[in-house]
Amino acid sequence: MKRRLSTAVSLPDPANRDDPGRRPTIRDVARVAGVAVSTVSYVINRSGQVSAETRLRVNSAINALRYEPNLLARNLKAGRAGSIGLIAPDLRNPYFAAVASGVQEIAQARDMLLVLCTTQSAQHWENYYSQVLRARRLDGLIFLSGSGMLTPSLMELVQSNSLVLVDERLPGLDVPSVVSTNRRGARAVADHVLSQGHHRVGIISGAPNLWTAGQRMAGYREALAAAGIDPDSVPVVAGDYQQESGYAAARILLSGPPAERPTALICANDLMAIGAMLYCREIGLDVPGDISLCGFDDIPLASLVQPGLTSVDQCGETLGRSACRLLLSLIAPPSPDDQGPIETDHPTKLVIRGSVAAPKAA
Amino acid sequence: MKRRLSTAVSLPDPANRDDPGRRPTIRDVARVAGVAVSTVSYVINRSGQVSAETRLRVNSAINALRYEPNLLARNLKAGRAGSIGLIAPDLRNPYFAAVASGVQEIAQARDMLLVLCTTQSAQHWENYYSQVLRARRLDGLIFLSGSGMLTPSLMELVQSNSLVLVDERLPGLDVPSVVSTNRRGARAVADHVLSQGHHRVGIISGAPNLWTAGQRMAGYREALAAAGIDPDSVPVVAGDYQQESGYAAARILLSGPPAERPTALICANDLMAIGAMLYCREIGLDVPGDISLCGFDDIPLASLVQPGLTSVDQCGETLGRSACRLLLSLIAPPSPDDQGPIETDHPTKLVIRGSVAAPKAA
DNA sequence: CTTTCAACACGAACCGTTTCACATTTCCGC
DNA sequence: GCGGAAATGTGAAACGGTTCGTGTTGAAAG
Repeated sequence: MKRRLSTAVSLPDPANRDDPGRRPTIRDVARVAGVAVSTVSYVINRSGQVSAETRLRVNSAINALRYEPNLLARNLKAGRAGSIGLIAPDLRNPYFAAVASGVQEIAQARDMLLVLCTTQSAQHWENYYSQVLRARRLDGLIFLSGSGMLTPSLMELVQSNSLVLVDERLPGLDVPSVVSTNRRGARAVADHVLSQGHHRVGIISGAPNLWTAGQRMAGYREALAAAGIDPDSVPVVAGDYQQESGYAAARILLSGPPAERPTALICANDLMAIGAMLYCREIGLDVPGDISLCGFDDIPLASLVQPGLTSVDQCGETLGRSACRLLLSLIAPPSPDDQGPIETDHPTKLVIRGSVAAPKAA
Repeated sequence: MKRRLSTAVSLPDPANRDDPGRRPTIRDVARVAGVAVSTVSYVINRSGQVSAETRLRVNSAINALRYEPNLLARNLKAGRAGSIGLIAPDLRNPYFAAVASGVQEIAQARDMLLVLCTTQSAQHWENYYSQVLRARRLDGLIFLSGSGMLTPSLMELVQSNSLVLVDERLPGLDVPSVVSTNRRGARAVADHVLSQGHHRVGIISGAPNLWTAGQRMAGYREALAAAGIDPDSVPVVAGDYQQESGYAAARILLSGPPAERPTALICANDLMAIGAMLYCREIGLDVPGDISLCGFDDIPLASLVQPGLTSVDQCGETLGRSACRLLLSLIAPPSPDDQGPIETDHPTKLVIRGSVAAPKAA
C-alpha cells in the first residue's frame, strides 16, 4: 500500500512537458491561457458563451504555442473520419483519372479528404480496401468496380447508406449509383457506323460481367437489329478495356480472309479501339479507308490520334462530381446549400471524328 | 448531495447497448468472451501472453459480433494516421497520374492509405492541404509542386522528416527529394534535334519558377552552345505544361515570315509539344517535313500521336515508387525488409520517334 | 511444505478532443 | 436586500482503443 502511494501514483510528469518535438495539445493551451480545457474547445468551435476577453486570451495562447487541434482525436470523438474513399481499378486509365478528378473537386469544396485506392481490377484488393475503409470509419465510399461484384463488406456499407457506385448498376439491388446512359450511347455510335453502309462488322466488347459492358453490348445489338443484321451473327471478342486487349481482339477479328472480314470494328472503349487501330496500322490496313473504327468514353486521346477516333462522350469528371455529391447527400441528408436534385443518369454524346467512313465498294 | 447521487450519477445506460446500427467495440467483445478489455487487445495484436483457450474464446466472440477494431481510436493512441498524403497539381496530367500510381503501389504494399490532394497549381491549395495534413497527423507527405514554392507549413514537415519532394530541388535547402535527371535528358533530346542540322530552333519552356523547367532549359542551352548556337539568340516562350499553352506558344514562335521561323520546336513537355503539333497541323505545316518537334516526359500519348513524338522518358511511376519508398524510410528509419539504397536521381532516356527530321534543304 | 517464478489475466491510465450538466458570478427588477 | 435569470466558466465523462504495472495462479524447485 505504501509502495503504491509512493511510486505508482503517477503525477503529471513535468519532464515530458518539454519534450521537444511534442506538439502542443489543448491542455497546454488551457494552461497557458489560464482557463479550462473545455473553454478552449468552445473557443475553437462554436464560440458559444465565452466572453470576448477570454476568447482573446485563449487565442493568443493558441498563437503563442502554435497549436493546431489534433484531428485524429476530434474524429474519434465524432466517430467520423472526415474523408471519403474512392476505389477504382487504375489511375492511369484516363477515364478513371477523370472520375477521380471530379470526385476530388467536390470533396475539396466540402472540406473532405479523399482516400485513393486502386485495385487493378482484382477482387482481392476490392475486398481488402472495402474492409480497411470500414475499419477506418470513412464517411463514405465511391466504388468503381473492375470486377462487377460487390463484396460482403461493401454490402454492409450499402446498408449504412454510404456507398455510391459509378457506372455500375446491380440487378435487383437498390444501390445508389451514378451512370452514363451507356446503352443509348452505344446504340448511337453503332447506328452511326451502320448508317455508313457497313454490313460485316465485328465487336470488341468489355468484360462480360461488367455492367457497362453489358449495356453497351445491348445498345450495339439494338442498332444491329434495327439495321436488319442478326446480332447473333456478328463476331464478338471480349477484351478488358485495356489497350493491349484491343490489339489482341483486333488480331482475332481480322484473321479471316479479306473478303469475309469485318469492314468496321465497334469497340466498347477508346483504349481498346486505339489498340485495334495500332494493330490495323501494323498490318497495313488504312483507317478509315480499309476499316472503320469507333470507341467509347471519348478520352482526350481520342481526339489526338490520327485519324481522330469517333467515340461516345461520357464526361468522367461530371460523373465523378455527381457521384461525390450524391454520396455527400446520403451522409448528411439535406444540406442547406442544396443544389437541387443530383443527376444519376448522365447523357452521353456521339462524337464524330475521322475513324469511320463508308466501306469500300464491295 | 442527495440530488446529485440520485440523478447525476450516470450508470452505463443499458439502452444504448442494443442501439441498432451501433458497431461493436472491444468492450462488447470482452463482455461476450468474459475477459478483460486488455486481453482482447492482446489477442488482436501481438498475441503475447494469452493462453490458447482464451484466445479461442475471444476470437469466437469477435466473429460472433462481427467486430472490427476502430482504426480511428487506434490511430489516436498511436499518434499516427497510418496514411500518407500526395499533393499534386492535377490528376488528369498523365505524368502526375503515373507518379500517383507508383506512390499508391508502394503504399498499398505497406498497408498505408494514400490521401490525394490536388491543387491546380494554386499556392492557395498547396498551403491549405499542407496544413490539413499536418493537423490530421499524417505520417508523411509527397509533394509535387505546381508553384515551385514551399509554404511555411511544408517547411515544418521538413523538420520532422516527413516530406519528400518529387521533381523539385530547392536551392540551399536539403529537403529529401526524388528527381529525374532533367538537365541531362534535355541536353540529350536537344542534341538529337540539332544533330539533324537545324539552325533555327524555338523553345517552349515551362513556368520559369519550376525547378524542372529551369533544369530542362539549362540542358537545352548546353546543347545549343555545343552546337555553336548562341543560346541567348533563340526565341523562348514560356508555357505552363498544359496542352493549350503549347498551342499558344507555337503560334507565337511561328508567327514570323517563313524564311526566318524555326525549323524545330523544342518543347519542355509532351503535352505542350502535342499542343504545338495541333497548331502546326492547323496551319498546314507537316511534322516532321516542315517542322520538327520534340517533347519531354514520354507519356503514353507520345507514342500514339501521328507522327510519334520524340521525347525523353522519365518514368513517373518509378519516380513515384522511389518517392514513396524514401518517405517510408524516413518515417520508420531502417526497415528490416530493406531493399538497398533508394535512388534519388533517376536516369532519363531519349526516345526517338518520327517527329524529328532534318530540315528541308535551305 | 514452503518458496520462486513463469504464465496469464486484469484494472486503470492515457491518447486529445467534445460536450453535458453544473457551479459561479453578474446584473436586474422588485 | 433578495430572488432569479442570464452569462460565463468548469469538471468530468465519454469516444475506442493500447499498454504498463500488478495480482493471481499452478507447477517446478528447494
